[in-house]
Amino acid sequence: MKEDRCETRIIHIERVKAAKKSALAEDELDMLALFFKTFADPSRIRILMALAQQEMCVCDIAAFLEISESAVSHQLRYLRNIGFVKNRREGTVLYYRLVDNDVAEIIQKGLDHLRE
Amino acid sequence: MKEDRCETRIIHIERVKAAKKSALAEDELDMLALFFKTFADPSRIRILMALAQQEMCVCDIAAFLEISESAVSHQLRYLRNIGFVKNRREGTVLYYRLVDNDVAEIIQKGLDHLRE
DNA sequence: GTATTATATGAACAGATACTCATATAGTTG
DNA sequence: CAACTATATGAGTATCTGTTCATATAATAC
Repeated sequence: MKEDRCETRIIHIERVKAAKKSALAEDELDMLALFFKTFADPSRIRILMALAQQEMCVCDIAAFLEISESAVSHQLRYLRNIGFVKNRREGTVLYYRLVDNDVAEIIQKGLDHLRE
Repeated sequence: MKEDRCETRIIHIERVKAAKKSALAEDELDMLALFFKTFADPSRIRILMALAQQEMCVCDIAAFLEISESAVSHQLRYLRNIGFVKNRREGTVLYYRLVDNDVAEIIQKGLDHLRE
């Protein structure tokens, strides 16, 4: 019952150790990747930027993005799950809004990077 | 030769117009999504964070991540293409380093968000 | 030249992703 | 209650992604 040996060559052991020492824990790393994955899709960026300015209902967003309301709803579920948006019901209409202040800031940082 | 009509209901036309008015151009939006996609993978985050601290060769990184050198090389090509890393040759060894100052800052912003 | 070392690259493949479609649910109107 | 409106959700699917594997390339040593 031997452990699998890592056959990778290592030229600079001290660098590998240094990198491992300051590396993130796996769960935090995965959460971080998940966090950025939210911004890795044009539709989600557009939804987030729109909601950063104003509250919108699902069919408003669908009209804005020119995609189906179902697709919007799926994305909004994603954004709800990760805690970026919340909704408020008024009759049958659900109004979505941004609830995370960091979101707009992160998007802006990305934009600044592209434009500089 | 009629254009496809968008059949989506619109409850608040003025909000849709406002969103469209301040929306990003499609090419900039796609570049932005691509930019964030870089951080949407745990392996790439780990490579970028390691290179933010020190120069490393391919097999150092492979040993650190415990994945194949080929996988590392593919990711490094990705990071080279997007302009986040550069390399320097010393004999047969290629040393990679971070060349984009915003990268570490963006990752830190994401981390701050998770930890707050 | 050949052999070796370090890395790069294309193909293939499993898993993830973002959409569409059909259906379900929550609230309103009569 | 039934009919309607707005949204949610599960299944199915085409595309994308990150890896492995096999092979190619670049520099070194002989």
